[in-house]
Amino acid sequence: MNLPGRNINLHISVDCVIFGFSTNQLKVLLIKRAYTNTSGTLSNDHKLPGDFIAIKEDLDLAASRTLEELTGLKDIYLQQFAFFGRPDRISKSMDIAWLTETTGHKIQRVVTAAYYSLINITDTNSDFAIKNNATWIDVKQVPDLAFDHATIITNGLAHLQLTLRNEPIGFELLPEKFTVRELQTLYEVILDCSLDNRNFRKKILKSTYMVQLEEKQSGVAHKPAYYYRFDRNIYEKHKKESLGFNF
Amino acid sequence: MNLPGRNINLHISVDCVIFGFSTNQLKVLLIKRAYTNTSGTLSNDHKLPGDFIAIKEDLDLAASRTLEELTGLKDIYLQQFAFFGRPDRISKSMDIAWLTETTGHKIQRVVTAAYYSLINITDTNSDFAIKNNATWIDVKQVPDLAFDHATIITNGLAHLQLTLRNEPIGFELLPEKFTVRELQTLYEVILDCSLDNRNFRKKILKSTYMVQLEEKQSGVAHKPAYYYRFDRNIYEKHKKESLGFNF
DNA sequence: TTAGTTAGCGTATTATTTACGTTAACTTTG
DNA sequence: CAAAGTTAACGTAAATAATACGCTAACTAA
Repeated sequence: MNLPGRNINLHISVDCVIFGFSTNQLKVLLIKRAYTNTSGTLSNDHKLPGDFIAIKEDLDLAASRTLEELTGLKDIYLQQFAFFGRPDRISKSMDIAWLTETTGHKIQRVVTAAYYSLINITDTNSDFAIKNNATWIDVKQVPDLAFDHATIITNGLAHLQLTLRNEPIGFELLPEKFTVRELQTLYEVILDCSLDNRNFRKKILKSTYMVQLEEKQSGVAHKPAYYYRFDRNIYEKHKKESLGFNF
Repeated sequence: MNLPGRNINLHISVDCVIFGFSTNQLKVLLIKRAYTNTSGTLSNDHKLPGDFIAIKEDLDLAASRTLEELTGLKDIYLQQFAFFGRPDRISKSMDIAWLTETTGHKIQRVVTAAYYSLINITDTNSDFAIKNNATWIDVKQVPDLAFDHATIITNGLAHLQLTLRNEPIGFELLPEKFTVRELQTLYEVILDCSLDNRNFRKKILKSTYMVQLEEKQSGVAHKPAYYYRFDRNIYEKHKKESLGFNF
């Protein structure tokens, strides 16, 4: 057992990759941070919403807390997907400056637990985010970010893609009622491919958890589509793993 | 930014769930630990091979180091699969006693990165393990373990099952040359199900990375089977993800 | 009224999965 | 040394799922 000379400078944090979907784009929630750069002027850039964990705080709860503090959202699909702990992830001068300014301590190393979550962007949570200096940014156009947060987003996206292929999680990103086309577009944007609308419809409607509503679209310049909702209870009941293995 | 009153008692460790396969059983490598229990006598139980990370040490490298220190094995398929950081994971009296005895410090909280790896149990690494107070134990019969290590194993096994369904990783657990039947048994044991031998053979032999050797079994009381080997290069070349999504 | 657009249903083809029959090649046993 | 027992290895048929398209319906805008 090799207990290193441990000191006050090792910290643990959580970072949340919060995906949202609007105007046919997959977006991540980023918050603006300010730091004093080497020439003494105030600069800005972006980072993932995250925070150090409290000394007795559970990691999952810390992630939920951060999410709630930044978006006001509670009880959201939120999952740990990786840890990032390279010793050199704190090395850029602006990151060191920002850590010192905000914590008042010289921080040498932070290991972070990355969580991802999917939320339906609504006016309410969007307003809340804006108040907290947060913005929704298209994942295809993320600017330079603090620390290794760009890598974390890339990993989170890969994780999202993988999960979307195997589980019906796309619904989390859509409003309560949605059309089949909206769902398909979401798949196409996240998976970055195009899908045949007839086959997509066939496949998705075969699943029992897609419940057709009586309401149709209105005011559209084409045949109006029925709205659907996702029935979580039906899904949970029918969720049994297939025994096939593919490789 | 909420930097908690951080103190010397927060630590990060790595724990390795090392799977092996022999005598038709899936096994985990556990090491014996000794601690002084509340009545003052010396007791024993088991824990996963793991260690605190060094102050500047990368997590992945710490896992590799631990694995090598305990088994002598290098360059092994080794993957982070989850983090365990519940504040109450250090609460049992024997765990507290053992931590104090081995580190000389009062440790309050340890967040651990769990890695899993698959190795082919050979006489060489088995001897090495035994020297280091380690033993291979059938995953179906793991005794009471230190901390939350039982949970970590359960999670690691679930991860192994999931991966085995999607990628040809079973080979990692077998010797260089093996028969189709041996591979099938491995799948059956890990996935805890029975598979049709004719269909299994068909499916597995369709893949180009299964290379048939000239050598056959000998001394068996039935038609001798051909040996095969796994060609990693061929696999890497043909590895391209399918575009289908299933849910 | 017509043109443009997406919704929604259907069909044919191909691939994959599942279920199961049968012969081949070895050792052990009587 | 023949018969019995065992697993290997190949094959076939049916069911299921994936893929590639064709076509009509129902709305708005012009």
